[in-house]
Amino acid sequence: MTEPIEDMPKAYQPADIEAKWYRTWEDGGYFKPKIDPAKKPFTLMMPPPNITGQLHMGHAMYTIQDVLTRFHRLAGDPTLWLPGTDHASIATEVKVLEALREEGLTKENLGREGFLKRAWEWRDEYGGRIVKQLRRLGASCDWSRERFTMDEGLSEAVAEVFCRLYEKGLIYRGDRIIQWCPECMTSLSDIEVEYEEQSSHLWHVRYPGVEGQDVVVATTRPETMLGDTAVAVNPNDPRYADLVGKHVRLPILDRIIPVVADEYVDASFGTGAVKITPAHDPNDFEVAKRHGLEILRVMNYDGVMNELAGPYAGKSASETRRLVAAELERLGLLVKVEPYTHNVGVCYRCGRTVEPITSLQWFVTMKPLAEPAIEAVRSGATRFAPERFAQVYYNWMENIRDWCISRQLWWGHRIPAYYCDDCGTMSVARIKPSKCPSCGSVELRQDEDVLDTWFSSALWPFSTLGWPKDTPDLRYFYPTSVLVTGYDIIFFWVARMIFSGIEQMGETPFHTVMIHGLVRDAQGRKMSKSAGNGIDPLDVIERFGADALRWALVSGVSPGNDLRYSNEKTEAARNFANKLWNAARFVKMNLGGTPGGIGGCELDLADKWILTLCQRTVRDAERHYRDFDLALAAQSLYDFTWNAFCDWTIELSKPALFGGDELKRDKARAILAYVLDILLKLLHPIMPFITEEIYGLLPLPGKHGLLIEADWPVPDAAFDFPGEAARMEGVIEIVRAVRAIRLERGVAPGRRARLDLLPAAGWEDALEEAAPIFERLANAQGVRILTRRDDAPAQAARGVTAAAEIFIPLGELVDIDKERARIGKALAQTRQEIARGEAKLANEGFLSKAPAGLIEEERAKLEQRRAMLAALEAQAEVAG
RNA sequence: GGUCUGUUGGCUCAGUUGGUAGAGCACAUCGUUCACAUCGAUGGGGUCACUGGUUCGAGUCCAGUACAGACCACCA
Repeated sequence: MTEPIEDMPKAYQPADIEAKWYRTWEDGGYFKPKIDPAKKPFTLMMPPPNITGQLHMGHAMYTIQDVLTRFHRLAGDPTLWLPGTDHASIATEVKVLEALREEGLTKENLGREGFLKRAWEWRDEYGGRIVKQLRRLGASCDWSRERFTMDEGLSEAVAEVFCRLYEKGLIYRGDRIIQWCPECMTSLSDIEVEYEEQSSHLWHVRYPGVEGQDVVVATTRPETMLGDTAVAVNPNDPRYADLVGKHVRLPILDRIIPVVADEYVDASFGTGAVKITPAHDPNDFEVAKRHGLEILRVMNYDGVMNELAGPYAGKSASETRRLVAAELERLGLLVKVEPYTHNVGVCYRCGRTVEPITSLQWFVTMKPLAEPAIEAVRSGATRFAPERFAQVYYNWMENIRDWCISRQLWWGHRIPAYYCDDCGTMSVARIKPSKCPSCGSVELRQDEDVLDTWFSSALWPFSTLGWPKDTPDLRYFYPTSVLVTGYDIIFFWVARMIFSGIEQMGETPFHTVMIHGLVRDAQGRKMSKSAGNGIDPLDVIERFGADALRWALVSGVSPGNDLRYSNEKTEAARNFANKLWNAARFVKMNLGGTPGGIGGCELDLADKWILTLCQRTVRDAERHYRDFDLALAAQSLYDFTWNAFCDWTIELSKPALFGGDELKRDKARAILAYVLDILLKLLHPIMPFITEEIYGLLPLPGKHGLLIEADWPVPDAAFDFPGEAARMEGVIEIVRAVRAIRLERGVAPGRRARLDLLPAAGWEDALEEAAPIFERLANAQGVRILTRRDDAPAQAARGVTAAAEIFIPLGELVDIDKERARIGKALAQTRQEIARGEAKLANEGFLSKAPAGLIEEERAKLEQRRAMLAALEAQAEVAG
């Protein structure tokens, strides 16, 4: 304890160093890739968080992206992780409206211009919040390339894509049935509707026949019968065979409507007859198209019935439902009402029940875009990790329907379509035409609607790189390497990026889609603000440090599976960080200056062991990082750090460091420095702050910082000694056995007991060499390596390992009964193992079909067990 | 209705091409000079949900069953 250690406190204090290092890295420009045409870049696009967002545990999963980014940067790839934010059309508009409401303002008061001004102000104030918070997590993205989906360039990309698709005939405007949110007053795409189970009723209503019999239909929505334009039955249903082509009378409105036959009707459900309301039900709409039925929309977009609803005009849908049911009852046409549970679609933003309704909207024709996108995954051009998510993707893509892209909102990319009020011509153009291409009128009116927010996100992998301009970034970084995201947005985003990338760039946007699970709370519930079970990552970082949180999120998780988060996990990770910190502190304290290399040192068993494990860990960590198995990388590093380096190597280095032998001391220093150096590099992708800090504190030659040097370790065959490593394992086993015996015997921990070892065949040299290890770690004194069993002390506690028989002459402490019991237990276990081995080796099938190496291993093990058995039997005899 | 996932020690979860089950936390006993009590040593604890199959050998592959969860579809 002669070295000053004022720069390393006893406990790791993350708060002090995280901000410092982040600033150093960012200011130094180390997150910016150096474009090198000779090298293949590694590119990741950050899923842009909504500007409405605050950092939550879901975003904390961006750690995965940072781990990949940092690994590849260290491995020498020009690495770009491009960050940005999403304007989140509907979500933001809702938030801004809320703010306005508090001031007593509405959209209508402000007008479009005024509203957009407010929205931009809102964005300027809150839009940067989340990206600042990402810095706290350590996200090493290239902020100089940060993008926002409504940036000028990205907006240009949106208009370009819209026009291209329109010109190809893949975007059209049509009056079709869509999902409508009466709260947000906008259309939604199919996937923006969520379904929740609601208990309701099934009303059975009699429609009197005109030329023939009456028909009873069942409905969950009596109010929509006002818009009925037919009744449908299954063509093969004998009950209604006579009725097809005839008519029934729609109650209340007394409209005569036809009975049609359509395969869509399931004869076994309800009465087998379905009322057809084309304007308010997607299936009915399809039926109407097939049969050329009239489409009557009886509800307005605010959820209020219109004049086509006759006496109910002006009333709300729910009120109308009650009134219609009551009227039917009065007319004696309500056959029965039964309780019924069914799924009701709700808006994914506001939760209000959505109305399927016909409306004039813009759509993308999906089939031609989906086909090559399916092929891209099928061919392996883009692969999913884990692969099972490809199935989810296929499922959706193969059953895809046209995408409703127009929204009746103001915040977003306005649809680049222009209408001439003079001649009625519509033109679609990248920039507003100065006059109508048809009649020359200068009175052009742009479409009022904006695009689905996901339309612009779909272009993210190339719009962020400058497209439609041909930029060096675009040429170098596209297609990207990996997209990392949660399984919840495969449809919203991943699928749309794939077909957009293929359509616009001619190439799939990423080689790999790495899908991760969702962060849940300790009980497995989804974390959410409303449920009050959310944990703020910033609080966690405050308490345990960013590295600990990062570690907790990537370790102990299998790819694609949800993760139950609890602070206990982060606490364990914090403890690991502290362990690393103190190991480094020990090394620093004892290095005494710049250490030498290990090249010229005389290495002993323990040295060769840790060096061998070190090479193995380098190989494993690299492999796991490359395979996206971050949890396995973490596990491997944890074991090596704690159970090998700290528990054994550091302990074993103490005699050399504190002893008088300079050669031994220098060697110990060299080894500690070598291993720690590699360890820091391997750990850096997951724990960037602490590793960088420690690295900076160590007096290593020629170092400038982990991030700067990007010096990823490669396995060194010169320090790989599998034979010696195995010997050391045998030694460790003996140490453990001695400790166990001592504890069991109640030997005072401070007491140094004598230790005699009778080596198993072939272990003599190793044990001779390991004598100091036993003294140090098994608290032994005067270790003797025996050559004959006869030399063993009669009065001793005994044990047997694969490498040796153990004798601890304890004199008065030897308890014959305990001795007998323990030997008996060991005997039984060894006999069992021998029996198992013998059975295996007697099995013809095993001998003829198992790999030769395995058989050899089994034989050797059996040999070893037999030797142990002999030793145990001899001990049992002594013990009586 | 369809697809997918999970079911491994008290809890949370790992388990890489099939070769006699692991970690963290918790628990028990012991331990305070010499990096770390955010620590050390040692130990107890699992018929790997169930049934059948393939195999010399199955937690691992196949089929089915049960339970839990997710997603898609939405028959009014």
